[in-house]
Amino acid sequence: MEDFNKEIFELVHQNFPGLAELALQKEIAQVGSLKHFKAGEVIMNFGSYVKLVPLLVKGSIKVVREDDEDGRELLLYYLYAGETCSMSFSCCMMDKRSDIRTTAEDDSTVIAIPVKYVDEWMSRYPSWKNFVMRSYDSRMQEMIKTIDTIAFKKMDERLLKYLKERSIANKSRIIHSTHQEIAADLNASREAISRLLKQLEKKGVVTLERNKINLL
DNA sequence: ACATTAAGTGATT
DNA sequence: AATCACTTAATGT
Repeated sequence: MEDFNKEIFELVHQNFPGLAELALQKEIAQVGSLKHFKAGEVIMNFGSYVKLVPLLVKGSIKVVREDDEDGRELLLYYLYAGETCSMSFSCCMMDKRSDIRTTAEDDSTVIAIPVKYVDEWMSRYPSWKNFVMRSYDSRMQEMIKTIDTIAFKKMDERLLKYLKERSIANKSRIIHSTHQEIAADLNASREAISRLLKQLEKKGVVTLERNKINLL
């Protein structure tokens, strides 16, 4: 009867206190599997069918959307421990192809739940339903925030916000990437990023090296 | 030493 | 702020 994975059971406790029912916790530990990703690894790519819903227990995951036309990318948000990918819910339940790509920003661990349970639990466990709703809601809030950042804020503020977020995601003040990559994430031109970074350096907010930005 | 890739610059729109 | 056309600097082979 108690043939569930103790490790997962513990991880659920630590990272998802909102999932209250003991029976639910046990079920997760029964059907979920742990998956580890190294920093930079692609977890889900555009166009792939989503058949697992990830519950993030360690690390951070970068969620990116690809533009239909010219294949440019735009950073949507980062996920942290205790969160899940809301996109995956809608995607998998409607059996749709993924519009987004997720990559591990840092070394990460997720509990992967097969889709069939995700749906089933919605009706059986109130706290699961609540969890799903809540993650939709908070993601929606995030999106609205980033939309008006894009619409109303200047590029330099966006850049700074981006650097801070990456610093958090990597648990390091040193951001290891090129101006080109940053420009792609914010979908701006490389030159613009270079210029803004130099302004930030003058202001003493960062120091710059090749492939490296030090946030002070 | 040479080639490649990243970053800096100024002009143009 | 984007794009272009360079230049300069750092790094890899």
